[in-house]
Amino acid sequence: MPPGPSETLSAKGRQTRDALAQAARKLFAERGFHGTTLADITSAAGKSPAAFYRYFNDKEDLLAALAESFLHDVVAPSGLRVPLPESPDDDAFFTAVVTGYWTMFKQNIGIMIAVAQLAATQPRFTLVQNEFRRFGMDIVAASVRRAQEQGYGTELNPEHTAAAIALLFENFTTVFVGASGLGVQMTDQDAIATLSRIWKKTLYGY
Amino acid sequence: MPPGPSETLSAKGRQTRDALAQAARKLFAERGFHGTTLADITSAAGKSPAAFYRYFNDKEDLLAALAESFLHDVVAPSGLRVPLPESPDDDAFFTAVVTGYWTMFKQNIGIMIAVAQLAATQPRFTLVQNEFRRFGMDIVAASVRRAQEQGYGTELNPEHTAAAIALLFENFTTVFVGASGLGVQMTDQDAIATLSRIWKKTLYGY
Amino acid sequence: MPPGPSETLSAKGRQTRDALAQAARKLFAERGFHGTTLADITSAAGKSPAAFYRYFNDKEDLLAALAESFLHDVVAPSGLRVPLPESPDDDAFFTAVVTGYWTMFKQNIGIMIAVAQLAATQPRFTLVQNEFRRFGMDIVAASVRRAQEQGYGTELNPEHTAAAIALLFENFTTVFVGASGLGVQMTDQDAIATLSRIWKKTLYGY
Amino acid sequence: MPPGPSETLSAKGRQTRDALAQAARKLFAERGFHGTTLADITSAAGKSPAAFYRYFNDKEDLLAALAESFLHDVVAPSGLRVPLPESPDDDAFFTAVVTGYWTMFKQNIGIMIAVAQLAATQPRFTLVQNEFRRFGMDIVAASVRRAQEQGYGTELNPEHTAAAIALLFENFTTVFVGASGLGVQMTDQDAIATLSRIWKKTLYGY
DNA sequence: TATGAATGAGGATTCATTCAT
DNA sequence: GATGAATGAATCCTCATTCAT
Repeated sequence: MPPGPSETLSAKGRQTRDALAQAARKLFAERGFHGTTLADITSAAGKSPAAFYRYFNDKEDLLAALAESFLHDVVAPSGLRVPLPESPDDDAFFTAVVTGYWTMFKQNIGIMIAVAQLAATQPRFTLVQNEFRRFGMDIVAASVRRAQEQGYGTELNPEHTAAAIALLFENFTTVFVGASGLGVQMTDQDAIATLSRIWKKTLYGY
Repeated sequence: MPPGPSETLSAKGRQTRDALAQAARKLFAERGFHGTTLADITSAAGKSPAAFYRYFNDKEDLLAALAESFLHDVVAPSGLRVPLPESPDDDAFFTAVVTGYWTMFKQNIGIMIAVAQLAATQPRFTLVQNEFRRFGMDIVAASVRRAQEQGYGTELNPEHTAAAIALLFENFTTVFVGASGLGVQMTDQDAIATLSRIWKKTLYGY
Repeated sequence: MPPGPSETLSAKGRQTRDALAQAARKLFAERGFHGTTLADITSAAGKSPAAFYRYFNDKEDLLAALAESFLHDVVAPSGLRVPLPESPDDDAFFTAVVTGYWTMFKQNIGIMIAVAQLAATQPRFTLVQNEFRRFGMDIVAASVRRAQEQGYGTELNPEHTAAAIALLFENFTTVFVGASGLGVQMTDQDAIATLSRIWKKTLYGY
Repeated sequence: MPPGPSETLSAKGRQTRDALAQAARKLFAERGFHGTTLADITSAAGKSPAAFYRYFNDKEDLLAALAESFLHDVVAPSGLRVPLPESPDDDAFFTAVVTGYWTMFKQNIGIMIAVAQLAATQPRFTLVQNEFRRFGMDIVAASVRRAQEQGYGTELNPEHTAAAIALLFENFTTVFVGASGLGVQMTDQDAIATLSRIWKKTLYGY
């Protein structure tokens, strides 16, 4: 049974494992999960096909490991520090959170794409996908409730709104991080501004 | 070379072609493009594997045909009739358009899912996907400009906003039409209300 | 069981049968037996796939029929009239026979090509091929014996020489009737002269 | 991408590649190209179907490799050493060259047969076939010109004669190497004698 | 007589995965 | 720890052939 990322791995072993993981992230982003063969991954990492199986059980296990690591090492910790909007004019809050989201996912978009492709078929990855979404939804739902405490957006269903905003973020990121998105010019600044504005206006109306 | 959908096809031929197309729509929605084999499709349609090739060149050609037909027979015509919001209080406009969108895509979600999976790899399907998105974006962008004429949402970039709202619709539909979406209870009414509200508030603030 | 060519066939039936046969002759010459599908043949003849089976048992049966007809209606009758060289100076004999051979096979080269391709695998067609070769060999062998009676070519083995000359004719015809033969310019006259000369010189030395 | 024959191949790899090539040579000779399936080849070589694709792109690529290797490793080098007939009585010359040709092709007749079958359809193999023929033609054409320098065969067109003799050799070899040729008894000695004699008599008359 | 539609048996090819070294 | 070589289980696709009309 292959060792986990932080277990019993020599320096050389970790290097190999990381090379494979990195190659997979890149290729998943470019070609999706099904469009990427193991041979693609191993040869991009400069390794033999067999080397893969020293570190991962199979292709799905690789993705699960990537997602797990992204979720627990990057996403979850970041979520602990998210505050709530001070007031309807707290633009800084929205911008900061969206910037954080954008930056975080931009580097791991391959994982998101691959997970999405498997989620259709494999319940296991549906769960993983939901964990990612839950992260965004929790933040948004909290922000909705805070706005309602402040007397705004009282007509909103926090869960439904949270789902919508989270799914907006997810799809928007997936499309525009891939650069060639839709033929619309969109800088990181534009993207962050657009998402912040919709989120905020949905809550406060301005 | 297989005949197109509306060309010289006997009653029996059309029946078979439709059975295959229908089976594909269903299976693509359930298992995605890569998770669906040709054998799945033909046997679900009660046909032999070879029958498929009388009507389509290959699996991708089938999807292209489904998408083409959805786009030109269903989506495009509907777009011609979309009006613009009369006033900031024209709730009916938003509800009507969203209801139309929701109903239309709900029945063809398999096509959208499959196209999305191929778009990552095949430029041909990236284009198709963009056509679908363009449809939603055009409507939203027009609504933004109308709102701006009415003195609202002047800070919005119509194209960016349109992209965001269209991608919100797309992802929201994909997730919640599949019923088991996210563990959140969401009736058709809820979905339509949520999307309408975000769209409208983004434009008019209330 | 399909009717033979001259049995119980209405005028229309004969027309269809001939169209199929003609299309096959042409396509076999261009693409060989394995390179020609039944669909190629029937569609080239403007008929439905099923029509084929009213007149032939299967693809091989079609070729067998073509070969049979060529052999018995064209080749064999012509063989009855072949004389023998009067003298070492009877150029007319060689030219006449070679011209006859060339003309005859030129129009049926597709049959020869197809038969050759099947002869490798199917004993049935090895026999057919041998019948064709036998036709040429018999003429050549007789000519060798005649020369020997006249005191020439006494060192020749009639059967071996006949095989060689017949195989020369066969291959030469196949290659040069196809026009694009070998990048060597070769008119019908050239071909006939070349073959006549080799045959005659082998027998008489000049 | 499969490696070429002489590139980076371990001992084991070369063994496998050679086993596949050898099996193919044998089977092509017995059943022709179209009569031989990949499964035939791999199982005759005692390998799995997939092993094939480590060494060749597909069945045609295999044949191309066999032909290439035969042409450049066997045929071409041999051509460099061919002398010209010293005099009309230089029987040794003709016998030696024909013996060389016969021996060389006898062992590779499967390649010739397969190439011939594809040449009808695939321009790529028409070219290969012409290269083989060109080899024989060049030798014969040179011999014709030599004879003409010596005052013999002045009526011969060197190119036409070369084509004829080369095609005679080709077909004769193909037929009689296959042992069951034509029902005519023909030992290697007989074959070589027959071909030498026709060639020589065409040039010198005796 | 003729046809459009349908089929089953097989062949080529890919790819995740394992083995021997 | 690492690799080249090998494999088996799919999957797509073709084509000769038959069926229903």
